[in-house]
Amino acid sequence: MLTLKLIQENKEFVIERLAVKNKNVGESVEKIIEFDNNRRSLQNQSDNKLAELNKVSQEIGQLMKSGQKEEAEKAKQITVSLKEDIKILGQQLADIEKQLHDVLVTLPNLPHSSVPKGKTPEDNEIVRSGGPAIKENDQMVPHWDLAKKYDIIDFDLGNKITGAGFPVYKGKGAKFQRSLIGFFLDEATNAGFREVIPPFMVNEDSGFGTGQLPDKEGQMYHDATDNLYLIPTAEVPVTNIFRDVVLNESEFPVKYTAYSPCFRREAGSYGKEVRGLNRLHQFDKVEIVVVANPKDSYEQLEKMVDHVENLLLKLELPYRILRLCGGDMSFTSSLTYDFEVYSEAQKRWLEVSSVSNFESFQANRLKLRYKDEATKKNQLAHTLNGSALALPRIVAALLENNQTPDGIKVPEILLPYTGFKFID
RNA sequence: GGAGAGAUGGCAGAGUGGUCGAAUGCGGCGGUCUUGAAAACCGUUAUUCGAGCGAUCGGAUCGGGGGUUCGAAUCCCUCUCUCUCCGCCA
Repeated sequence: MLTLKLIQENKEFVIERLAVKNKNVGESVEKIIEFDNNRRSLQNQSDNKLAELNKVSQEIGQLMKSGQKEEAEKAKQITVSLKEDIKILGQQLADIEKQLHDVLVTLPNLPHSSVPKGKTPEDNEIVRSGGPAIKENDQMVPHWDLAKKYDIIDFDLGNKITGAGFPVYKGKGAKFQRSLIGFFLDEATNAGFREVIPPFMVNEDSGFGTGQLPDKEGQMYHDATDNLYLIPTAEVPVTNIFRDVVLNESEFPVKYTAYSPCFRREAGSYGKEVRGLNRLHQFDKVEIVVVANPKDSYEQLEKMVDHVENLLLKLELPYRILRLCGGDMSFTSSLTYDFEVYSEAQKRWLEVSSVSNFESFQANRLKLRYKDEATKKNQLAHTLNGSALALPRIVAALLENNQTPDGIKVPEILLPYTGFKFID
């Protein structure tokens, strides 16, 4: 959520920046300013009436004490109309505040100045690529066939137990999954991220805090009985650790990592894009979350990018890093880097990580602040997060790219975790 | 799931319906003393909205929401959460 101060003071800037996200918010911004001005005026009136009532009430107290009953009764008369006015003003105020809030939450975060203009993924900017050279070979088998051949991931069985998008990992497939999670968590903790195991369900306040609610209600699984949501990413519970928190400046940067299963309804998806592991309703992911001083949040972002890149290098996967264009960015993000790995059998790039700086957009919703040493004032902190990494597409790429006549070759770095060199 | 108790400032813990944003203690910060430190003593110590260039002034906030009253931390209703006991259980 953008701050009112920013909108009031930099109206044109807000409109111009959001044009990069292909949003025309001129009308919304005008409404917000009008509502906010209204709000101020109403609060002013209401405050004055309240001050008057408080004064009269105190006087009545004094009169009662000194036994001047007649005078007290007379003073009570004054409060009648005062209270009526306060009631009406209070209702109007609540009304305008709701209207203001309703428009305010529809505004996406402002994109950073480095965000390229554009509408589709085609317009994303390739920052750099790396890893081993891509092997051109038409004989390569896609991962869904390899999964069946070695009996390591069973989509049909998951279909029977739950439904599409809930695979069962079996034998070396299950161990491989667990190995990757362990590897990612170890890498993160070695890089200074504190590991947490968060709840996998969150309440409404948490959903709002990170921006999933009210916007993307339909993308989360919802338990209506207890009004809880299955997390779509560990970002939600982990970032919400800091809801309503005031940090000391010396605590920055706060770095957390968490493994969690992620649940996404992905309503409306179909076709070959979602085949096999490409898109699931339940998948595993290790997330990294950083709460940073606004002064250096972009340095922190680059460090996170380096961390993720390093993981891909260690796994020996061909990758590329994209800076997302305005049209492809999420509602809450200021700047996002996507990481893609090349899947040699499917012959396409698969997104495996997304690393973003949200600046104060989430912090404003979360009321996540820090005490500024210089001014002694509470200021909004910056939040960042990234996948490090999401498992299924990494697994897909590893299976496809490492297939040999002897089985799937396990990357060197994972051997201490798997205990086997081949999936066969 | 059943029965009971509770929710007050960073923490602990008072609070008779009337200057209570709230005693006191601890902690934190600043100072005196000291070569330095400790101890002792003195002072200070919430958030947020609005008005003003500013000193400052006003409003709101004692788990959330609603009510009674001229006036609510204090009384009433309701929701949430925590604790104790019983039941069930990985």
